[in-house]
Amino acid sequence: MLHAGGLVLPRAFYRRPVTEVAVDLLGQHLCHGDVVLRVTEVEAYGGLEDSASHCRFGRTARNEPMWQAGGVAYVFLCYGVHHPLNIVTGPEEEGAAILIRACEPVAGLEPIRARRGGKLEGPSLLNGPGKVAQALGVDLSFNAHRLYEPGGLELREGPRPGAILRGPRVGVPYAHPDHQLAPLRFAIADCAWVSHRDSLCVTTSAIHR
DNA sequence: AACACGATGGACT
DNA sequence: GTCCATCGTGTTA
Repeated sequence: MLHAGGLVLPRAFYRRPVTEVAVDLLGQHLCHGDVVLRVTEVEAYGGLEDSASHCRFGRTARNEPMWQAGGVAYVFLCYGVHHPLNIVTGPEEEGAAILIRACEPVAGLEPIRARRGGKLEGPSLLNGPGKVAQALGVDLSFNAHRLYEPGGLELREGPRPGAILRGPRVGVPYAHPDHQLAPLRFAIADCAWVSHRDSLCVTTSAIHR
């Protein structure tokens, strides 16, 4: 297996507050077969009283993986077409996860392009949650998959990013205004492989750790 | 049992 | 900028 990076991230990495993990997820490598993607943009969901989260109605059949202990995938059907990939965080019963919104290719550009339709190039290949999942070959069968176990879909250590941008989450107009505005989207600054760059601002390092 | 709607993306004006 | 495919989920009755 091609891994283009460090060790598989251990369970303890995921079992922390969702915003901490979200920031630390930037730069890490999602690996599946020959495809390696560097995470460039994420969104945090869940935690306490988040009306944008799929956990807002409590435990249901769909969101069950979100209530598991951190380190598993949460994949859902979006608009009947897409299968966005989330990474569950925190302890059991927390109901929190991080949506992978965009990535940068590290390896496997050919299979990525083939899965994405053949003729695309540049950021439009991977700047959106549905695009990332499609490029990785992730579908509903990966729901609740353990990312800390080598083999299959896994998350490995990648190079740490420099400056980080943050801003409101995308596509949650149904949420409470406070939750729409909450700066829970994070991205690597000076990176072209990001979606909706306009609504992001530079952060101080004080927001994490 | 019926219904409204979505953590999007691609095509098109 | 606009429009809409597509289907499972959660809500309501």
